[in-house]
Amino acid sequence: MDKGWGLTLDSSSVSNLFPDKTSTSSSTKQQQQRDMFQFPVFPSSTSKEDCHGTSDEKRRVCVDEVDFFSDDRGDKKKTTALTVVNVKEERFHCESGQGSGLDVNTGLHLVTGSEESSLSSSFQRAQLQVELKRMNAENQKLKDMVSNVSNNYNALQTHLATLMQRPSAMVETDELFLSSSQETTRSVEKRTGGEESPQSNKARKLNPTKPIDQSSTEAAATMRKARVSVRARSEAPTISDGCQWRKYGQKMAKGNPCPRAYYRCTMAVGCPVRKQVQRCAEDRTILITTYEGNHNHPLPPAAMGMASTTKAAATMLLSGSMPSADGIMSPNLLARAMFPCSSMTTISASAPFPTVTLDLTHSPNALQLQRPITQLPQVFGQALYNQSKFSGLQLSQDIVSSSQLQQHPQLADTVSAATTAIANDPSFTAALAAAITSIIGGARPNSRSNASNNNNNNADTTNSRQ
DNA sequence: CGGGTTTGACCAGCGC
DNA sequence: GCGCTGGTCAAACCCG
Repeated sequence: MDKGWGLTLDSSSVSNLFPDKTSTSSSTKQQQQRDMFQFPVFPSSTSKEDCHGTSDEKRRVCVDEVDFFSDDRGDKKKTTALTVVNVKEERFHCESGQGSGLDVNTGLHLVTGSEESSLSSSFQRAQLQVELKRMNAENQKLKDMVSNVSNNYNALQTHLATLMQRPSAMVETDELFLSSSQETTRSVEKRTGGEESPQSNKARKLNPTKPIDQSSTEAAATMRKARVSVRARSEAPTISDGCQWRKYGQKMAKGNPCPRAYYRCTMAVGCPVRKQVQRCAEDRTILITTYEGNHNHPLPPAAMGMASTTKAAATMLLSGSMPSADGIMSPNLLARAMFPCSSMTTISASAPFPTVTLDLTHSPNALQLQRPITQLPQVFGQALYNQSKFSGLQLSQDIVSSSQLQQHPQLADTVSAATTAIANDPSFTAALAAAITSIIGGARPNSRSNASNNNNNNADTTNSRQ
């Protein structure tokens, strides 16, 4: 540092520096100001021409240098310094007729052309340090934000703990109405009891007695049965989800003239993921795709969205750590908190296999939105699994809009409580990581996936059987 | 010829 | 036990 530029600013005195540019400060006051501010000192040989001719550059140099030497005093001081200099500049303009290298009021010196070259390196250094200073301040702000978020999180966690001690407070008040298609889904689940393979069925037949650890077994079964159903308008036989599927069957389902097609993931041998595709009986432009299982192989970016959802569900179900049972964790709260982006979200927990249905038919770009929207639903399979009293839920996007949250603080509290509860779950980290990974991991348009299937797969085919 | 689809057959669960 | 239904298998078929 150039000692000649030593400067100390006192923000409390700034307002008194130039109370009135037309007034004349007393010599006593000027002396006090000089005591407060240690300004750089240059030979006072600056000419009038220097002052007028290149005042812009001079001002810039002065500002930066003042800024530079206020580094150790924090942002507020820096801003103050700039204010001081700006005022000085204004004063110089007003006193253009008597411009001088030395301001008689402040002792600030303008920089001449010859001095400027010697200051260039110092100026650049100052600029860098100013930038560094700014970044440090920004970093500090971010730290403060993180701290605030952490505090809020802890507060919400405490609040949730309180709520959990009052299960009756979580009574569902705005459930439940089910569309016919949702009823169909539930009916299917009830009837089929999920998708146990014939092998597993046989195994169960061979050993019909209940396992000792019934709960864990049921949890594992639930994991296998967890489903995500996506309702979207599409003329295509299937929605593009980035995976490769092989059709292995097609059947007529009761109550629906449209056949149901069965697909199996073929991106890897032995991948357990399957999906069912069927058109809605009421509106055949709506395609209902139901996914089940988790991929056991690497996926292309285009498939990460759906895959991560499945993965998240598996993680949650495996962990079995979701605050559970007896209405403690309300799926209503979960849906409120986690499905604001879906126009309609249905959670069906018909025992024993939960299904999350995303209704994207009201979304203008439903298929385009499917990636982000489908990140989270299966995360809550465990919660639904634990909701023995819960039969179904459908929420409108309007309910969870931010504006309404503002208008209904209690709803905002509810959302916060649910969010906190979710975040409190250890497995949520993994689930969230998977979701974020899917979001970040490539937004490649999903135009080519299922190309082969689209050629031949036709859920509307008339070659139905039975 | 390999991969995917079609489709009849088969199996299991469930209700009556 | 029987019928209904959902789910799956696997041979036949299709297609590039």
